[in-house]
Amino acid sequence: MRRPFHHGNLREVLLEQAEVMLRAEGVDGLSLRELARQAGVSHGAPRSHFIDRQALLDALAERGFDRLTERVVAALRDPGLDRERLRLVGRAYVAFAVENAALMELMFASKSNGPAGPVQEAAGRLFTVLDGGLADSAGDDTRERFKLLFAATVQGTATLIAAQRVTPEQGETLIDDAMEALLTSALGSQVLPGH
Amino acid sequence: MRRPFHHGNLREVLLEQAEVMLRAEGVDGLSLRELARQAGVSHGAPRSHFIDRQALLDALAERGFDRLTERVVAALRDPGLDRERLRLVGRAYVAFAVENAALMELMFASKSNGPAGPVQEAAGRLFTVLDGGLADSAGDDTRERFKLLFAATVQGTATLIAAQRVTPEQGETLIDDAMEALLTSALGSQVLPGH
DNA sequence: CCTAGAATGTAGGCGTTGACTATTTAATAG
DNA sequence: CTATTAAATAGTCAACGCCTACATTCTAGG
Repeated sequence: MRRPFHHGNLREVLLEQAEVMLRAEGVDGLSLRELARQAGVSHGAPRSHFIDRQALLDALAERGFDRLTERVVAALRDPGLDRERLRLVGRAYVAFAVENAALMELMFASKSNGPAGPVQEAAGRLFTVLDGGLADSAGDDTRERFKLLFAATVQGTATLIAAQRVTPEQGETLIDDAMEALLTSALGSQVLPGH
Repeated sequence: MRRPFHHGNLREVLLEQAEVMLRAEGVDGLSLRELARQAGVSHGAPRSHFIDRQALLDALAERGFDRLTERVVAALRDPGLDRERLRLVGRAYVAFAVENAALMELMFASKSNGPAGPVQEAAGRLFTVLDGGLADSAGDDTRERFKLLFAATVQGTATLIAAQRVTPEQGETLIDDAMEALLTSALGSQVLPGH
């Protein structure tokens, strides 16, 4: 049984290996040729699935957004009060960011393909989920601003932890403080009633 | 007058050219050899000043923190009320981040040299300034938590703008909302009295 | 079934890069 | 003036991304 000429699902294998390598070596350590080596194919093979290195990175970022969205959705399913759910979502977001620091860098790198494209769409889906899950009252403007404020806070917390300005333990306190501040603010009291 | 063998201040020239290139091409477009070319020296010359590419990037990050610190200090000098100063600092921070998106990526990249080192020290100076400037009352714990919360919020806002999830105009509103939420929170009322 | 064409993978080459080393040149201290 | 050190040169090397020509496999339409 010789190795089939066609790999079969090279694209998936490459993406998974790339995530492993990304975690181990960071973005810089992610080489197409090494990836091909690990998959047991020739160095040109990845080109059939990713036109260039950036295309691979974009695909990784897209998957990252999808996985983060899943985590957020799971947190939103919690049966607790709105107040508690908000905290859970915040923690889930930050936890994902801590576990996938290099991936998050990719996801929020400004050069992920232009204003449109799959990456931005995946990011959009994340924000849509956050939007729908966090606020079912209040006007659109208030809701939009609350959503952005939430996103900024959790994203900033994640960045501070990744940059080692904050330990993961401090991060827990930080995210709790942040959610508290969010709820106590005027925007919070309009969007999430009952605190 | 032949060109002197010794450049004289090659290190400074390289750093300044690197910032230009960083702004124009992003981190990936920053090549040591191209830098040497632009400075009119041989391709090995930069090695006398930066042992490898990462050392150059670290130096850039360090300077970035210093410049950001300057901007924050300037904002802190505003004679207005604490409430207004907080907003100014937040806006200054975000404005710097927007104007120097690629540099900010460098500054907060997790692989900027380990737990110690010049980059972390420069980052520490920034946080020290924020700490001293934003709160002269309240206990150390509360102050520390308020400081982190502030940093996370502005940093997250900056990231969202850089990732084009938020337009610069939305960013203005966002930072105002954020500062308001910060002040309204329990931490805020302990740290910054009088609102 | 079988054949044309599209996908997929191979093989090799090209130019660029970061890193390393030996060597030359300039600046400086004694 | 000379010995030492710092700074820059020039050349080499392996690795990489990208490109092209070609081989193999898969897939539909007739």
